[in-house]
Amino acid sequence: MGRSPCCSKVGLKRGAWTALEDKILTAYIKVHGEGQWKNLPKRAGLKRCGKSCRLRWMNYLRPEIKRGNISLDEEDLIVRLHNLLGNRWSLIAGRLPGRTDNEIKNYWNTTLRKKAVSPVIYSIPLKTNYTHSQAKSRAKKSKSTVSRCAAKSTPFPATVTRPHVTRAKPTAYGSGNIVPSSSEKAQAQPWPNLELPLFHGSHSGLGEEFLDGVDAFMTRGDGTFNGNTTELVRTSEAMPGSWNADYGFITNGIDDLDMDSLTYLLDSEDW
DNA sequence: AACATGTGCAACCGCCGAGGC
DNA sequence: CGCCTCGGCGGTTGCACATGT
Repeated sequence: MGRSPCCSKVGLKRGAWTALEDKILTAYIKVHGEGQWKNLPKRAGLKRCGKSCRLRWMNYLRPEIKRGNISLDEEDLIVRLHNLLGNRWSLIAGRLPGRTDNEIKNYWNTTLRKKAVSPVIYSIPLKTNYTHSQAKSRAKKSKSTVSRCAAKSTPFPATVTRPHVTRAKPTAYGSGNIVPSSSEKAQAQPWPNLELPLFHGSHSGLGEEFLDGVDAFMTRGDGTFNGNTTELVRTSEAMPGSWNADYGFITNGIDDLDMDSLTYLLDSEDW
């Protein structure tokens, strides 16, 4: 799909797999096991390239693959892991039994990424004062734009700061000690200790956004702070490591966590 | 009913690292 | 050490279906 054939193997079939091809591939692997992907198509009698066979098996035919919707627990774990690992789908999939990297990647790109970037979108500086309803309308339009970007993988608009985690690819994993620095401990606090405005009045949900003409704010926590008063938090300050049920995990990246510490963290019971 | 737009996902591509020679 | 092959990975695409107008 999309691009020209990678290996110019004329005569090999491409596109969607048929039930018969699935049956042949499954039967072959049951007898001979995985591996030797290059030779597999020839031996199994499939007119496919080895890569295609491997992909089909890994992402669809393996018996241990779990079918059905991603549960809330799984979604929570994906978001947490993505916050730590970035787009390391295979590593993330490794923590979710029965889920494939492709499935998680698709789920992120179609469902979670929209949530993850939403607060940042609302932080676009405004030149005009907006009423609450105007603000919501504006936010809705922004969401629509990003939705399309996420679905089609087109570049984000220049005004959007995309959450980004850059990390060198590890070659091996070991165990180690994770000792949070004071800054990491501070990051671990759900809400940073900032001078923030308070919102007086009613609002419809947590994470609801307000725009005051300079900054964008979200309602903090569960929206029941101090009776009718709700603390607001600047969305532009991106509260690292905090979870918001409407928008997902809010991150500005945790680049100073090394892979050993990360491995230890992921292997601990806390996850 | 017809068309436009949005969404989900399977499958493809190119790149990269490991390992063999 | 350099080259080559293979497997694995993440990014990207197009199709099919759902939803909206």
